[in-house]
Amino acid sequence: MDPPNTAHLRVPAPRVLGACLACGSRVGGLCQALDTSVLDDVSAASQRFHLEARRSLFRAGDPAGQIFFIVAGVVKLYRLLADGRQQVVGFRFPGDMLGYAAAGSHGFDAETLAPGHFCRIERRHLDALLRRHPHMERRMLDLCLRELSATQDHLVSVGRRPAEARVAEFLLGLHAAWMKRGAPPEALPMPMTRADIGDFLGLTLETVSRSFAGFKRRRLITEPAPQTVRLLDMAALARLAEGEAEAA
Amino acid sequence: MDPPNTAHLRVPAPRVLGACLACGSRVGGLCQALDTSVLDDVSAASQRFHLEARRSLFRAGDPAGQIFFIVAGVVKLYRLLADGRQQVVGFRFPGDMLGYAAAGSHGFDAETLAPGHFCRIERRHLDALLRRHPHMERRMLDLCLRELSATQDHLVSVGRRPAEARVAEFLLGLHAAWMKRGAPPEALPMPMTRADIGDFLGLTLETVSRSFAGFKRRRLITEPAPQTVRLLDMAALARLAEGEAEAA
DNA sequence: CGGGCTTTTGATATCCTTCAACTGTTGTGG
DNA sequence: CCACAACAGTTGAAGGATATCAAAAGCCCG
Repeated sequence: MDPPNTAHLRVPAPRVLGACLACGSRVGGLCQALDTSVLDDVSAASQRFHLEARRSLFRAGDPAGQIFFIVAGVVKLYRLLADGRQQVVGFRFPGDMLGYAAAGSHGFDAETLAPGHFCRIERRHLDALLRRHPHMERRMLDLCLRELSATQDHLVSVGRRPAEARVAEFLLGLHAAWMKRGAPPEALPMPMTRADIGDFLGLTLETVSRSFAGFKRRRLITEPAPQTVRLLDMAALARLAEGEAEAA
Repeated sequence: MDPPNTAHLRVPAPRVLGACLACGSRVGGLCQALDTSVLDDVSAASQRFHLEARRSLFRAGDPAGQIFFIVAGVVKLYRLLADGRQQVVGFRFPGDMLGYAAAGSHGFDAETLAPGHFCRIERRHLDALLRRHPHMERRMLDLCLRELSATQDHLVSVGRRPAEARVAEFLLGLHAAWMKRGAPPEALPMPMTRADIGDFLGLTLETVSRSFAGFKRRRLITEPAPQTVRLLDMAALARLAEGEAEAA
């Protein structure tokens, strides 16, 4: 039932101090700075669950009463436009945290792309936790600042670069995301459809498909299995992403 | 020497408890939750200065040793691309804070658009302050989350909307920014050039110019003075921004 | 085997960019 | 005081990158 590569959709074993006992997640890097007493705190308040592909975790406008962590799986974050089209603001991977919003309600929809395991904690519990462990609040701020920077990067890509450069950048980003999580470089899980990628990059699915076709023809990538890519020439992709014309 | 509308580029008098003594700024809303002892802390560590238009506050890659607050003036935040083009990630207005970066260095360039007054504080002083007043760290997080949400909005605009919709959205955003600061709706300061706006919206300056021309012809806006706009039909602009065709 | 979904590929359309010329304004130095 | 350079803005014409429309092929699953 699961795609063949589910194993890589799972977060690797925590490397630093210990895991969230309830869900086994590194909790978006948050846990790395925590001692076991804090982890007990988290574990006590959190609960694990499973979800199929293409299920909603939460919707834009929903009261942001819960925070989610990805144990295994990939999630698409997107905003719906009036005409039904969508803009994907980001993809999230194992270990990532979702749904911590400033106002009382979520600013975007979150939907699973691959079946996976998730961990849920009440917002009020997390907030209480943050009050009890001030250095965690610091970590949250750092996390948010990094996310802001990533979104700005994305904005540059969408705003100023030609189609192939955007697709190349997406592939390099996917690679980086999986490398950080210890997935094998020769088969990166890519559970998103061409339409998802197009909605992420501000392109149509046809343009994305043509870019992939071009990359495959030029031996920059292959798709060894469904929902799987391998980057054959990262240097060339990087040059493309920067907007340079190709040498060869 | 200053443009005629400098007064509106200044932050209104603080409404809540008191101002940063050194710079008179509300410090991006941060001060609103602070008692006077904290304000003294801020004031002691900060210093004020003046800058002409088109001067750099800091550059991408610079060590982020200082945080800035805008007392009066408008600032453009942008990333430079390899080919010299730029993507503006945002504009900042009186009362806003700039330059609080996650990593050690700034992620973008900051440049004044209008001459103005600014306030500078050492990063280490602000961090010390945050440690001493934990509820301020909370405020910083909220600020960052809001900025993230705004950047995602912007991404939707740049990624999925036609040119006129983006320009309309920019104008409405400008209006909202100034309303929050008590500027007169009949003459919104707009110190950015068509090129700046284009770099913000992912358009060329010509396309921006044509959109403005179209809006003026249709009596949606006027430019009563240089670097000044007035929105005549916000409802129509809002409809345009949403991507609907016009009724009339 | 058939239905639905994703992907691919082709032909055409269109929005926006690019290139170019011209205007208006501002500041400056003769 | 005016000529002139520099810059912001406007407008037009042409071309191109990407969207749109369309059809067919591949794939999964019932």
